[in-house]
Amino acid sequence: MATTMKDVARQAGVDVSTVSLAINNDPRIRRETRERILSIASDLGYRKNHLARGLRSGKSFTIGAVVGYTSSAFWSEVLAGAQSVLAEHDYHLLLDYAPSELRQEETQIEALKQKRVDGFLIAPSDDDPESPDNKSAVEHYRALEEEKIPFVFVDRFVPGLDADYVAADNFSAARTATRHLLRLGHKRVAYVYAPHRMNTAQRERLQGYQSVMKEARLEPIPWEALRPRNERSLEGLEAGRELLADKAGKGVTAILAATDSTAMGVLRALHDAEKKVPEEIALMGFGGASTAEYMHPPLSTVTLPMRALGEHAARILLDRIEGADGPPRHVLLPTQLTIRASCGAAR
Amino acid sequence: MATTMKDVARQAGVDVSTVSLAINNDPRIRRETRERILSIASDLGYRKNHLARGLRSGKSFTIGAVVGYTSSAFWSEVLAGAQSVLAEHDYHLLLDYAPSELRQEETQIEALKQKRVDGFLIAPSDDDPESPDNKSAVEHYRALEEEKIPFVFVDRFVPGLDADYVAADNFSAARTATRHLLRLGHKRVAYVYAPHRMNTAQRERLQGYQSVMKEARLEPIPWEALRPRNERSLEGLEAGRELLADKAGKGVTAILAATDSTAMGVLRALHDAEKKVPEEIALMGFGGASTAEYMHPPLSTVTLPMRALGEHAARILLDRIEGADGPPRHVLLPTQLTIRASCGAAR
DNA sequence: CTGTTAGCGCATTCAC
DNA sequence: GTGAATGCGCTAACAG
Repeated sequence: MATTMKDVARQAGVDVSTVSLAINNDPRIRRETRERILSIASDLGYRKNHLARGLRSGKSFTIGAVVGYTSSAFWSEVLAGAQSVLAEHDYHLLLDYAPSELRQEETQIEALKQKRVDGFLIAPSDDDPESPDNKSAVEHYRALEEEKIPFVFVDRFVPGLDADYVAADNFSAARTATRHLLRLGHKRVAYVYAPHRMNTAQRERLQGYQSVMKEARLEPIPWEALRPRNERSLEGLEAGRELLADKAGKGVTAILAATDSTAMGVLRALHDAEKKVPEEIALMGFGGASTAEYMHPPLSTVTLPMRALGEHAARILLDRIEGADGPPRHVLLPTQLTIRASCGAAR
Repeated sequence: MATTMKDVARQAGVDVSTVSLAINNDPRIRRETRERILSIASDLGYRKNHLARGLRSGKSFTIGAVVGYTSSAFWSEVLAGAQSVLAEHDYHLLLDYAPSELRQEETQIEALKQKRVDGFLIAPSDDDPESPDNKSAVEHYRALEEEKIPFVFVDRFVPGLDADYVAADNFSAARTATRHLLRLGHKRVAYVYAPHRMNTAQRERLQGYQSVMKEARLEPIPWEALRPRNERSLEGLEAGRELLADKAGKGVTAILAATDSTAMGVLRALHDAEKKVPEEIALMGFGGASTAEYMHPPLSTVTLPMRALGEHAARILLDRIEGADGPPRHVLLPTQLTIRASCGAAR
């Protein structure tokens, strides 16, 4: 059996409770006593048992992370950010990649509740307009509130639910990106996005784009990238092809894409159509994928603060767990325009 | 307070122990009794407490995942694979992105031990030849063996330590890729890799390449991609440039890269040098990055079975936790050649 | 400052 | 088949 506080206590000639206090740095314990106990503990190879501590104190020092794993590089970064601040406080992430069906997400959250996580970091499922369970989603999260389990949304949130969230400022980002293209002299700027993958983040990008176009009295050219027929086909590629073939694509000299992978697909469509990028058509992505730089030409993009997203979310969560009350916090993190060759000009 | 077995027991007019047996599907409990208890439990919103169960049974139903987060998309997939099989057995992953210094990895493993994880899924740190702590690494993992905490290496392993591991068959994969290039008629085939990021996986790729070249009585042209001077520079890009400028690059008609991102960098170097791919130089990556397909031309690559890696590792771990003894298992998973335009020909 | 006393929720002996 | 008793390792009152 592993050595316990009891062993340490016996060896040190003190009570277990004293050992407990010593190990938890309680100020009531004298320095020298603590040091003696700690040294004995270390000699004996004592290791605290978080399960016992958790049972007793009602805290597990774990956070359930319920996120999608599509666009997995993105989530890796977010989780790495969260993990790094949590680790400083002895917390860990209990991972739970959730497929985008709400039903699944629910049972997985239940499983994590059984593990007694102290809080949740959640990227709510995309709200597919074809089956809008949004109402049930709201109820679902409200249950968490009633059970007083803190949670914070990351990257996107659930409209109609006033909860903590941390997201990139997608609206401003889209505005900045669009304005950048307009400043370069473009008039017909299209926006390619996937309507079947809508969530609050995506919605705000679209709105940001539209708002700038309208303010400039230009016609917005939103272009829907449909679900590709065969599983592993390239969404952006098909969308780009169709846009170029359609009359809406006539005269378009710049394209902003809702995600980097969409942009990469569009880029291939442009290559295939022998359109020069950026000379004939300027292109810009959204996300900050590391591979964007490797494109030909290197892809300009809106870089999302992925690590910071996770870090902030973790901090809010820790606060809430410590009992911080107060109104929901809505943190919007700034993004950065990463200008490379594909959009045609330095900032 | 949350409802406990005690509450359920009182409500059902039975003892807690009966409830416990019922919930754990013990055959001693009669069907109807169990069903009655279960229904009451569900009515009362009973939720089992894994901390208590863990304290009692000595199992936490969690697995520590200690992996790097560079090449994060790769690890996302691996972890998603592991998670999916673990979830079926009520296990979860406790995440721990470890930077590649061994020292760090050690303290993080210690923290996870305190959380009483039932096993570890580990991607051992790269063995930087400049500071070969390999000996201490071995000891470090042996400690786990002595403590009888099961662990399995994923993707790479520690030479000199005969432990369970699951990896892609990098040696064969590199051989297949190299042979593919030779079959296309190439004689001077270079291999670009990063010596400062060596690990067993990388080493086997290099050896696979070399073995085929030697068998074909061709001169291997290994080319080292050095650590780029500025942090965020492109390793493969610089390496590609240097290779083209060097006399070793003379007459090279095909390049195999050790990773996809290296290949992407090389691709840019080729573009910059106005070399046509694949007409003048054929190119092939390694990894199966999702964005490889978006390259121009689409990048041929060796696709690694990322999800399967995680799935197998999880299964082995579960077996070991269940007490499976027996010699270390070394699982080598097959890879797939994904032929696209950059290498010049369909298979 | 340190020891005493009591559980946290559950699983596992044993009886019956 | 089911109930009673016991303790996993730890923390938190409350004494002293």
